[in-house]
Amino acid sequence: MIESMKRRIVKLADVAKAARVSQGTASNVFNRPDLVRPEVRERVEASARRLGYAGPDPKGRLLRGGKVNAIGIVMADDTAYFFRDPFARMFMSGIAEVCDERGAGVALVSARRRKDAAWRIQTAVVDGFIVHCLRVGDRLISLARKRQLPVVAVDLDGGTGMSSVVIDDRQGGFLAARHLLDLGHRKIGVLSLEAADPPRLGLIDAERLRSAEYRTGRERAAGYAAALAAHGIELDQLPIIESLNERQAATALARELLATRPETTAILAMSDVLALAAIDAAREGGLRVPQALSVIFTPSVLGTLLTFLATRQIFTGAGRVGQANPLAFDFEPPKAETPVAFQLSQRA
Amino acid sequence: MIESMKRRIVKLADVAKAARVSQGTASNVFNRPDLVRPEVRERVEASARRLGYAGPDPKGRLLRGGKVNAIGIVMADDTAYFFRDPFARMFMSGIAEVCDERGAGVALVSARRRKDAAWRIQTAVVDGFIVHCLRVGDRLISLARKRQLPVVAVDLDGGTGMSSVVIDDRQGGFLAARHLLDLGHRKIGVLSLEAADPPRLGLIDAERLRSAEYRTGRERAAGYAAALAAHGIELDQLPIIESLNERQAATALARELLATRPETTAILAMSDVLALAAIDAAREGGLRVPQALSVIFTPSVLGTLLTFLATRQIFTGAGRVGQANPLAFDFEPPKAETPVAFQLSQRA
DNA sequence: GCCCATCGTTGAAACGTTTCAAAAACGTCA
DNA sequence: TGACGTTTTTGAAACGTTTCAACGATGGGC
Repeated sequence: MIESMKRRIVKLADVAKAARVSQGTASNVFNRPDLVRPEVRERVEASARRLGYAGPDPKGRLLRGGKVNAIGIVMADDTAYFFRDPFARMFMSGIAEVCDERGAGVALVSARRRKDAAWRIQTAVVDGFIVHCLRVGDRLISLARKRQLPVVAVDLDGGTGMSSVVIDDRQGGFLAARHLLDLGHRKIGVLSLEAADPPRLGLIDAERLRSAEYRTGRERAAGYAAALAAHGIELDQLPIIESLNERQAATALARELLATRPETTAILAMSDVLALAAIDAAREGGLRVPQALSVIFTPSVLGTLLTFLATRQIFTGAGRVGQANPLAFDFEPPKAETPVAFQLSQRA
Repeated sequence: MIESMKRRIVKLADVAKAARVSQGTASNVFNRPDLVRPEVRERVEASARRLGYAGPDPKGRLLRGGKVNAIGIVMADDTAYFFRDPFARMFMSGIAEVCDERGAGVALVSARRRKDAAWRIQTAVVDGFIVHCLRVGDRLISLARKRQLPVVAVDLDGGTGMSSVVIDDRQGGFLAARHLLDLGHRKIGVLSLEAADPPRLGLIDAERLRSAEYRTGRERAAGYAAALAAHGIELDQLPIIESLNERQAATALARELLATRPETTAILAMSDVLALAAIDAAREGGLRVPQALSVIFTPSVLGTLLTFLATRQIFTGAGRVGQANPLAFDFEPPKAETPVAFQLSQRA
């Protein structure tokens, strides 16, 4: 009682000494109680209580080689976004469920401001990262990879050596096209996203899509082509319109398509925005959807997909995506499969 | 190149040695770059790059004495609950906002299953806890306190030496009563929660409430009394009904009150459930709310309060609390203050 | 009484960083 | 040149745990 003036934090070693036991034994009392003789165990526990020991400090345990038992979810937004945004919430619910199952914790990592985003990712105490990234994905991902922990990218193909969860564009395209074909459509127009860096707006030939710079375009083209082939049609026979993923611009282009090709009975759109534009254009031209014109799209981004699925808006009626896009689909529900598909790609 | 067969993880010491620099200097390169001469800094950085150094490992930094820079939020539910439940989401948004501001991270700690709840709390790598607890609060809180980290309890008074955020029952009661009095009401009935362990259902005298075993009752009584005093009325003059916090039972008691005291023009309820019961009883008896009878309540639990505030249901119209309680308030909005109040109590 | 297996316990070595007093290097001025 | 004030760099000591090979005790079988 003579010795310490300032109250030091009591550690395992103190407890061990007080109980006249080696540190190893003391450790066992807390981690593998059955390995230590009951009598000794109680002595140690008593000492711990008496000294006010807080239990093994995770910091120490951690360093020694343990796992944190938590994974970090990185999003390019403020932390409240995790709880506000419908997509984020769905996304997190799914993650949370699996984490609970496996006994892992969840740490929210906001990468809002680019500057301290780096610091946050570098110092997050986690066993691995899930990075959701549309906006500044590349940067966040490379940051996370530097940590040399497992990283999974969502909605962004991280390149070789990375695991990522992305929409399977080819399969999505295939299913969407097949759905239309099964409904009997043959005069189908394609509303495509930009194929390469200087976009070429308006009618393009299939070749540009097949050799597109952007993966989405290429893959979709392949999917469409596969479905068409089964009906003896070639992608080259369809009118393909390249457009920006923007409502106004796309509407104008869709309008043009419908005017030029009045025989068109269906539109294959590469995004929700494009589909909406097609519907706008149709309505303007007096075409009822879906009676006179069918419109279908495959989301190219997980967020869109999840939001649609969860709100069941995709095939059932009017609704809203996020806050922004008023929808007014009138599709009948597809028979068997929903024309979208995931692809979980794990790369060595 | 001759030495290592298995690829060891490169650490700061390795980088330091490779750059022919002391470990301290190497550390500075990463943490206080401006303290080290540019030439040396670059040499170290080059070595780091060459060796594939992942940057200072938080585990080490942490042990040395750092903060984790994250606080853990403990809830007695599964992790997905954080994203599903409306109250939890609001609650978390608020926390997230402040954490962002202060540069702290957020770790979700689910304490669903009592067994591994302990383990989760004991091993969570955080600087402190916010424990939300209605169900098994005491247990979780004591668990968290054992860690000897800062702990804040929400919705449960943790006793001396603990910080907690709870509804300020006295102020709430005061404001609610004053609101009714300001509207001109004088014949007011009180619908009280249980006052003590063997509840005594039905009419009780004010004294039982004043000396109630449960804090909520005592405090509310004090608040009511203070507001009444300003109008020269004593709490003893009002009929006070003690009830379980349960819709059916409370409705019966409220019905009785209205029958016995037909002159009553307003009800002071101690919870949302009691208020709903009062409204049920009034409707049954043909009294319109609020024309013939005003009903007001102060939530005794933060969750209720936040939910009401956020959904703006409290004073504006029909709606739902959680999934369970259909509401049909017709109150006019109060003039200046919302008749509820928080109390952040920080105890030494 | 001796050998072996078993069970408990010990001691010391990691784990990877930061910090800080002290030493070294450098420049300036008399 | 030497003394003195700055800037850089060093070396070693924490930080608190877990792990693991080795050691001592205990008891059973022969």
